[in-house]
Amino acid sequence: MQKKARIQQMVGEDLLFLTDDQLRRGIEAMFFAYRAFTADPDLILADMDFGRAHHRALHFINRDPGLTVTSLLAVLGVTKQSLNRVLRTLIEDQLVESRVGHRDRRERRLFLTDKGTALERRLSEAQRARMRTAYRNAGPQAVAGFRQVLEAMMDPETRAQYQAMKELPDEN
Amino acid sequence: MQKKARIQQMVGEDLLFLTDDQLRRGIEAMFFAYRAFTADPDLILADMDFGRAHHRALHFINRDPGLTVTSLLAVLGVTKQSLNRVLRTLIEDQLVESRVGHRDRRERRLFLTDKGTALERRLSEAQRARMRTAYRNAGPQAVAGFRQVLEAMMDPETRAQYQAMKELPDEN
DNA sequence: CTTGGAAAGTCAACAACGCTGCCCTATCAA
DNA sequence: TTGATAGGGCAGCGTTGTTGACTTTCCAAG
Repeated sequence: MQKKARIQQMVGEDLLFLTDDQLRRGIEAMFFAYRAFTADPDLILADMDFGRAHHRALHFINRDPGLTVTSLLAVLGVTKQSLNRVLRTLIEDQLVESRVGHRDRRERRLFLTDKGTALERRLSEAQRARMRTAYRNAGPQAVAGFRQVLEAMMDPETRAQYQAMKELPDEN
Repeated sequence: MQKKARIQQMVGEDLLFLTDDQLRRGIEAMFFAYRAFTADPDLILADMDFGRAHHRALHFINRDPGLTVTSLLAVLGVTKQSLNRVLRTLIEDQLVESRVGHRDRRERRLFLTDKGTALERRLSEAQRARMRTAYRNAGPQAVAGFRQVLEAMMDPETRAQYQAMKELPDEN
């Protein structure tokens, strides 16, 4: 019913938003916005010996403490080795703690240390600040549309995963 | 007036969309969507000896044929060396042609060859297809919001540049 | 109880693509 | 003529992807 209304509206109003030129504008908007989106944390990370990948790892360990390397791998969508290098330095620098799983001793459960939590906060606060401003300037309706389009752009598996993450699952 | 109405609406309705949790959702949505957004062209490029940087160069040369190396540098936001490596291989493989400027013979004007145009089309069509589907599923209103938020997220200089690009300028 | 496969994680080597620093040529404009 | 600008090259480095081979651990079939 919502969808029907939407289609009606589309047909009634205009389909101009689907022209190649409009799509190109969207593509460029993604490029420019993403660059800005990563710029703030990148700036902070540049001082330490970390990069964007470290930030991503911290983010997802923070959002779901105790997750295994494999789960993190799946979320990030990179290979084991890429993650491993990042994870090793994070552990060496005592931002992340890796504990052997009780049930399955092959698993390593990942947790942020206090130091790790502090850095994660600092990084994501920079990112959130930018997003907060953008959200505020655009308004709730725009934000809803923003999220809708981003979701529609994801790969189906990723989208399912993303939607499942809504309630902060404890995947023990 | 539009802005005033928007604020009214925000105050009247809810500010929930600005909670840290909502912002985190937005951050994750950006991450997942951008990954999908670049996945299709990346797949095509992997076969050739090109990467994402080549795609970006092709895109902006295509949208504004005859632009100089310096302009391209500014748009892409990378250093000369980074771009140069990419540009050299593109020229070697005859996807891009570099002509000496008439007015200022120091400048190199960049053009796509037929081969370059073909590849650019193939790459961006993959990207456009994904975006077209996302747009269609989300509807025109969502798309408007999407663009609004992305624009608000850009750095001010980038945003100015992006908005100026609207009418495909011939910056001769 | 052993044994073989699968899963979790680690290490080594390579490629793409950012970066800095320094140097060079050609050209333009004052 | 001289200083600034456009473009390019080389050397070298860091991050973060990749594949391939290896260990440790678990579990299930015989």
